[in-house]
Amino acid sequence: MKKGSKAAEPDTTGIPSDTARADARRGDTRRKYDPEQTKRNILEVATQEFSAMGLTGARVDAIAERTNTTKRMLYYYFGSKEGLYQAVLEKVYGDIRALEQDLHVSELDPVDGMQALVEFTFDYHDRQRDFVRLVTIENIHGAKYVEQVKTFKGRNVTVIHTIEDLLARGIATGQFRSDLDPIDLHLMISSLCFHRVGNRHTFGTAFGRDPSHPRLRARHRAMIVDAVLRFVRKDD
Amino acid sequence: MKKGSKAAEPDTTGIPSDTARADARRGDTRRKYDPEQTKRNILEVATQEFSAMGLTGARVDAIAERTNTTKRMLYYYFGSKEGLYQAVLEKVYGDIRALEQDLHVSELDPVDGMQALVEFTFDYHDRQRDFVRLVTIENIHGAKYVEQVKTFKGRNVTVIHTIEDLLARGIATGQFRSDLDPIDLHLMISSLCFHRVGNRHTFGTAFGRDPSHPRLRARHRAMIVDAVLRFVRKDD
Amino acid sequence: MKKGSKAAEPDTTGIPSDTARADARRGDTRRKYDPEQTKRNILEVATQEFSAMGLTGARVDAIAERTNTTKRMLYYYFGSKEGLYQAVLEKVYGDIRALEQDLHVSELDPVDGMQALVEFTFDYHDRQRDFVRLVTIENIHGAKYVEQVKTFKGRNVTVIHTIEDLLARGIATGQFRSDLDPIDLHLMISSLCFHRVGNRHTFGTAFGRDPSHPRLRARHRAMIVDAVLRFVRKDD
Amino acid sequence: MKKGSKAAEPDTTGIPSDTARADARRGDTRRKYDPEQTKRNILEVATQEFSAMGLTGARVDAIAERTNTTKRMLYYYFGSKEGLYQAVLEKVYGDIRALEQDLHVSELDPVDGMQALVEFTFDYHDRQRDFVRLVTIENIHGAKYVEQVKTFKGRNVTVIHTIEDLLARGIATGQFRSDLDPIDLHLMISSLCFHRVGNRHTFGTAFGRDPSHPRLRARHRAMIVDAVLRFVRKDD
DNA sequence: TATGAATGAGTTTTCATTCAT
DNA sequence: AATGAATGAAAACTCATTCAT
Repeated sequence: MKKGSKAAEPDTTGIPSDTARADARRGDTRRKYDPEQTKRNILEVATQEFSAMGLTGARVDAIAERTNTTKRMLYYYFGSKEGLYQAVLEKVYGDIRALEQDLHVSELDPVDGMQALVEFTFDYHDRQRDFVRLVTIENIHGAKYVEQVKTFKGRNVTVIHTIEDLLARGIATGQFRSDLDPIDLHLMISSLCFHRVGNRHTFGTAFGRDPSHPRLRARHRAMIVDAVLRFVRKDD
Repeated sequence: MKKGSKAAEPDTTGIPSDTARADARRGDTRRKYDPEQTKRNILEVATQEFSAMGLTGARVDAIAERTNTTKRMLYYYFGSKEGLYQAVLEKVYGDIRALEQDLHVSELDPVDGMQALVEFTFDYHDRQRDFVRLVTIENIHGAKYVEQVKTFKGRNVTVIHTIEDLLARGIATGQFRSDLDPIDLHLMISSLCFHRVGNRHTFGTAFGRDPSHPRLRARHRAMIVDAVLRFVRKDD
Repeated sequence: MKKGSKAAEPDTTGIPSDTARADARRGDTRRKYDPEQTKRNILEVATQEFSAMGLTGARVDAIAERTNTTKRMLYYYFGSKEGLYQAVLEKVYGDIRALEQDLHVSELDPVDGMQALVEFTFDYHDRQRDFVRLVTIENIHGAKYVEQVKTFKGRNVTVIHTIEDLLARGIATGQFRSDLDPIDLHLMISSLCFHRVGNRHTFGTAFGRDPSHPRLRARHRAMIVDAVLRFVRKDD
Repeated sequence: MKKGSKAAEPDTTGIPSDTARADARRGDTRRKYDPEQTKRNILEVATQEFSAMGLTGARVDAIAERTNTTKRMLYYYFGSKEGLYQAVLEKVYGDIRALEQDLHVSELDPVDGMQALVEFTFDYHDRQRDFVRLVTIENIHGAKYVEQVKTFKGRNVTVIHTIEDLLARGIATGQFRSDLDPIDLHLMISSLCFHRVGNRHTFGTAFGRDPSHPRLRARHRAMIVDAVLRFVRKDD
């Protein structure tokens, strides 16, 4: 919410934003209409609202209010509340998969690669709470909105390829067991990284311990890496 | 209302109430004036609706319609939509913890006990999707409703005690490593059992594989037991 | 409200109530059914609720809750919410007129009698806020409920007779002017005594001075007596 | 909402707004999009309903029906039933105080000024029954809504200033007694003017005489002026 | 491209009253 | 005489969306 309202008054900081600079280049101090910026602004606010309140809990009015524009524009660009929600999903899912490709674990030793993958997954979930929440929300709705996000399925294959590659190389070197399914392993890693973020509130009130607390963060990270490596390693 | 919710619990005692006995005598299962049955009926329907639609998505009218009573009774007994939602949470959280106590893992060998605990946790989540969904929904609302459920915090301690006991005995016999935190371990087990149920829809559409499919079920169960045991076992 | 709940548990004081004593006389420690007491109890609570909330603002449930009985009894004895309201009016109007007759101003010198009447009127309104509020409420409803209170009209004639008598005697002695209408004079006295009680809340917030404050009470009393006497006195 | 209520006031300036001018040009009095008119219309209808039925007795639907708009707009502009009620209070209290300032009693001889003030007060209450009823209603609610009307307290000081001025000048000329408190005097004048309007129904049924009848009106007006002047005049 | 006003259908909640025991 | 459960009709309020400017 604060983030949202901050975004609405960047001109008070004195620091010219990207778009402001672009404006300046073209010679006008304040562009009146900037569709891209407007859309981006709406999406940002919507991401927060949807991830905070859920699809049904989110209020179109609430989103519009924290936006630089009006409600009408929201419909102009995204057609409907659901359309906006889908746009948010699209953006958010795009981000994580894009990052995963930058990992280059294929250049690492299998064990190190596996560790890097787990740590990346951990860090991503730990930081991108909006993503975690939105996935959660999607599941409440039976994933029927991501299904319509065209780019969704393709993107997920890459992780599996990464894991397949790691497993194959680890088996070859005798470091990893050979009876593992890559998708199952991905599920395992996801589980460990996701749950502590997604359900941190109930966990926190149940055990008086917030799993997202910085002190626990490091311990959990190490624990999860440890658990996964123990799981994939070949017994000797 | 307090009187109401208290009165709602005696059915768990197994001792039939006076009215229940009177019913039995007459042989009719559906009496017109049966507050306990009315409440139970409302709670059941509400559990389904809330877990299917979320707190904001659920419709009081929809719940009432599928009930033997009218919408009015829902307010009569539970005060408000939120009150009903909380009653559902209370019931659902009560169920799992009650079952956990029936496990009697303290009578088993540490490794067997740990396996039994993991298998129980797995099975419970696998079967009680409503529970999983409701926890998810609670987390979207920052757990603010479960916080108000008085019995909630106390109930959760028991799992931790069970794990503490298992760990202590396993350490004593040299089977388990001694550097584990029981709450962290509980989090790990929960993660593995929860995620595959709670996020099965996005997982399903992402990888074309429904993790709740019976064939995968057994494999996941074994995998999770395996992973946890590898994690807690002492290296030699 | 406090008064109400206190009335509901008089047995905790240890001081036997009138009815309890009556019970004792008859030899049973606690009478189970006492229709008169029940009715009285309901009326008392209803008087408070109606005077505090108005006819439309009052809640039958709220009244029933603060009663020793249940809502059903309220309908049993008074038929409806309106019936109960009327019963309250009847009781409350009966009280003031009964008291007025005890004044015996006819035995006093006209000026002293007038002063006594004004002081009595002042004191009554000052103390019986419930009465004042109920009159106010009745006027919002166009007095349509008092109209149905049979004893209502007759009761009011007595005040006018009292004033007529005072005026006549005062005129005879040359103390009072002869051009006054008794009903108008009654209206004037009522106005001065009623307004400061009935509208004390708006008056209080408007001028930061609560006209029902004890310190102001005496001043207002003297002022009103003064004003009335100056008004009725014959100029010389 | 703030923007809305601010925008609602410029019509008192007498300067026609742009849209009003545009209207005039086209010659149509009822435009489809005219927020000011919409708000004014709602307020007018609401004033009647609230004053006739009280806050709890008033029906939002009933107000909406007699409006040119729908119920929704009522919430759009005033937020809630209570919000609308408060807006009504604000308007109605504003009116009387505004008029009082137009009296210019400071230019009159103290006795004439006092008479003018009393007559004004009398006439206002006699005509503005809605105002009287609403004040009555507010007092049933302990003035808690008027308390929240920001402009309320400030407005009331002006009457007191007027009275202070009159008293000071009257004392200086030797026409008025010097022992009077201006707020008490205001209370007295209000009492006399308010009661006969506010409680005319019970008074009417009690004494078979409607104090608001035109024939009584003049007599009461003279009587009250007389009473007040006798009260403030210095004895000689 | 942008805006603020407007809307209808729906959603939660309340309330006086009655029924079965 | 007394009770707590039950009820239907109505009331307040909300929400995604569209219209006029």
